Amino acid sequence: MRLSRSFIPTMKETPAEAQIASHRLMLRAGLVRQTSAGIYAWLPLGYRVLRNIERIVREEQNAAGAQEVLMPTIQSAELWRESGRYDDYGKEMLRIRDRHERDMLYGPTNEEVITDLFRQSVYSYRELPQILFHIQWKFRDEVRPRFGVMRGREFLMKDAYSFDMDFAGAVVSYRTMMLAYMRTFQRMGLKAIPMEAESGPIGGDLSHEFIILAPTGESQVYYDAGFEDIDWVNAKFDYNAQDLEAFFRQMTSMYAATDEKHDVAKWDKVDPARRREGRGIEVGHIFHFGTKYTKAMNATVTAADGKHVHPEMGSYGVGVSRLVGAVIEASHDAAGIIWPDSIAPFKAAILNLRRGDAACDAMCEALYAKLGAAALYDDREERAGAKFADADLMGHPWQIIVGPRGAAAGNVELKRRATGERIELPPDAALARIA
RNA sequence: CGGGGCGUGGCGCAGCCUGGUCAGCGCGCCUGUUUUGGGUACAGGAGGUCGUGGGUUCAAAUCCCGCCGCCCCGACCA
Repeated sequence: MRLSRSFIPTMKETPAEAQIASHRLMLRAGLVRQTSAGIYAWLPLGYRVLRNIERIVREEQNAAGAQEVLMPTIQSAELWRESGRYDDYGKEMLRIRDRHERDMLYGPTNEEVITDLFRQSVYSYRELPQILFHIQWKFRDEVRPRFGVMRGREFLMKDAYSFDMDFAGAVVSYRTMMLAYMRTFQRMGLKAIPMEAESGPIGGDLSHEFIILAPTGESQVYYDAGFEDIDWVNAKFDYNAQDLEAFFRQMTSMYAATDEKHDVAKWDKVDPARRREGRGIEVGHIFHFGTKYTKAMNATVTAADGKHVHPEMGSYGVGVSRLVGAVIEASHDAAGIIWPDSIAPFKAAILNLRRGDAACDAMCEALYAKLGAAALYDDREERAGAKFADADLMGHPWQIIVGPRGAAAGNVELKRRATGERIELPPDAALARIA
């Protein structure tokens, strides 16, 4: 994309409403614009990041054997009356009435709809287990939206739902999602730590929240350094019951807790050299809640012995839009965002420091032709300083800097955003380095 | 939901208390010159129902009331 033709409105100054780093940077770098309290429009740069995060989440869900569906945003109140949550959910649920005076709602979550779909279509134990997921917009009418997309009212969420014949099966599904999550977050360049959690209004008895480390996180966390060392993406765990048990044992053998559930006695037993404290942001939450919904909504399957049983369920959420803000909280500096390669909107920016200079123009056009959609070409009539500042602000992993001095010598300068390291080299060598 | 604050060109703000050349400043934007490796400098220019409705007054951005919107602190949450 040519920056001169793009809709990427960057700002030098920060709108007054933005308090935290990620919100300020998302506004300044032109990723989003607020349309009303807790509701945002995603602009090209931000939308690219959102889709990249979504893509990784989707790939890992598929790899874990979950199947993607897409459920509606608008739901019927009837289903929620069946589960008993229509009255329980309170004002956070946005209630709507259609032209026939039917009570509808904008879905804050999808347990009812998925359970309804399941009971309509699945009748036999032979069809279990099933894990279904979708990535869809949710609405929760938060009393106090804040922190930009991190606590919006409308947000994009991946939610998955598992159905198993019994508790043992449900545990396997639960661990499957847990492993998928560790891989998902790692691929986004995040250190995520699962912590035991209260299961809250969804109900249930087994629950973990996934906290990523960021200096500006909302809650204080305590954890074993072991979590930092494990490479989950390449770990030799497969999605079978044995591997998952080993994985889960390893996961739960290390101490991890938010300040709410912090157990000083247990903490004292952790090797002091391995104790880590920090701030964290919740980006995912998984629950096992058994037959709460299958019983309330009478979803049954026939077991091998001919009896009708209520399947065991779990639900598994990832805050996709929240992750955009969370990644920035975890990865930025005074100059701007520092995108991890895997989710960056563009792999590289090409900075033409002297538009109109034949050598610079030719070199930039050649680079742009080769990189194509992976590059944002800054061909604006701006001063070098403005281009540097905007490139740093937008956080592209690489900057290919083309100036008259280097161009005359046949070189460009390659800058790594994360480290600030710059080297001068020929264009092809720069492309090879990036690829 | 309790407490606090704010709405003035695209962004950041001043002006309000003490109504009357107060509609202004910086950034951004447009034009020209200049500069050319970290947001250059100079000159000229465009752009505002002062959130909104009502009231007080000879006169309201300024005072009073209602409404709407947004933000912050706390409790709650992917």
